[in-house]
Amino acid sequence: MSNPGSGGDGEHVIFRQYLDAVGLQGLASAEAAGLHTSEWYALSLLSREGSLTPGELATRTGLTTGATTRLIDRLERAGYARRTPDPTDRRRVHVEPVPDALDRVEEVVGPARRRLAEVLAHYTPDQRALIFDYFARAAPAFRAATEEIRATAPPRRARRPG
Amino acid sequence: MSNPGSGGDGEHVIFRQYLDAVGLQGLASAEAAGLHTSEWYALSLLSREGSLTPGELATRTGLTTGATTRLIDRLERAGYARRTPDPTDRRRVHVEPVPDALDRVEEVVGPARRRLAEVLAHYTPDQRALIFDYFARAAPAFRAATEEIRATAPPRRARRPG
DNA sequence: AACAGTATCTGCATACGTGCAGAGATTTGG
DNA sequence: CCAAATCTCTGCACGTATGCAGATACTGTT
Repeated sequence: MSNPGSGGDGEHVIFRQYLDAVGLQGLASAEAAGLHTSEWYALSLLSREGSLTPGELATRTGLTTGATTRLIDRLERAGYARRTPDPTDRRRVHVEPVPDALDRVEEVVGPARRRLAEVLAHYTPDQRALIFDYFARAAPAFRAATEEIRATAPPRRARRPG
Repeated sequence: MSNPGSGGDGEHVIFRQYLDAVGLQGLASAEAAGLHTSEWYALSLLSREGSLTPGELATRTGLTTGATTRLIDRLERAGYARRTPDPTDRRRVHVEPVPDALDRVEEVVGPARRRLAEVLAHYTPDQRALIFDYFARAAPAFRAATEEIRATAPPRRARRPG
């Protein structure tokens, strides 16, 4: 069932191993940055959006507002994000990533970037361009897949009624 | 410092977003599979190695043997792995992934695979071949980067002297 | 047979992430 | 000006992941 084309079985494995490798690299990066996965995910959202309110962050991460408050606390304490008041609505708060922190994250990703640069060095400029074209197309595809997965399996862990 | 070539700044961003997207997809998959990151990482090791002893798993994950025992317990309870006795040395145990479980994991990765297939459909066979060549080369590179990161930043979290 | 070495597992303690329910502050609408 | 709605934050409780140290079981050697 999860074995689609009978022909490209090698591709199947290659793709899986590649996905694993990239994912694990991300985990290691998060860990090296001293962040847990929720925090890593939230920080990634923040860097792409620029700024979000705790409420928005809560809905985007699927956490409750309470848990999100704590998450922002940790992010803030670790120096990765900061709260800024909304000038018009004083109930609201904006959470934005601290630029230096993004640099730190970037630094953690450095090894991956360097290793990949070595790999890309084997290719011609045209080939490299194609691969980057793939990157640009694949990123939204993976984000869509993420949405799909999250939508399919709402429970965040083996459900325990309580 | 973390800004290497001054030329390919767009590539810089593209790569970063791509990495983020793939990584987050992996996180969502793990979560959908009901696994935490350590478990996901361990299971990935097990599927690549086929079988490992708790001790080996401990050194590979960087956890203590005690924590590894619990991790295997959870993995076993969730039906992703099983312990089998070593026939010659009865102190030892082998931990191997349950085939069905790997199918389940594969199923979780399904959305990503499908979305990516759509992306790849835009390319010619030659181009696809190139991209898969990239996959095959990049996976070990990312694994090496992971090792490098883990080696650089041993503490698993903001260290608190215990 | 005794002993040292090895592999795994078990209390115990701790920290942490999360949900839930409610409180506090603020805006919006009558 | 009062009431309802909105947004965020704060106890409280719970499960759990992890480390540490010791217990247990087994192997190999002398």
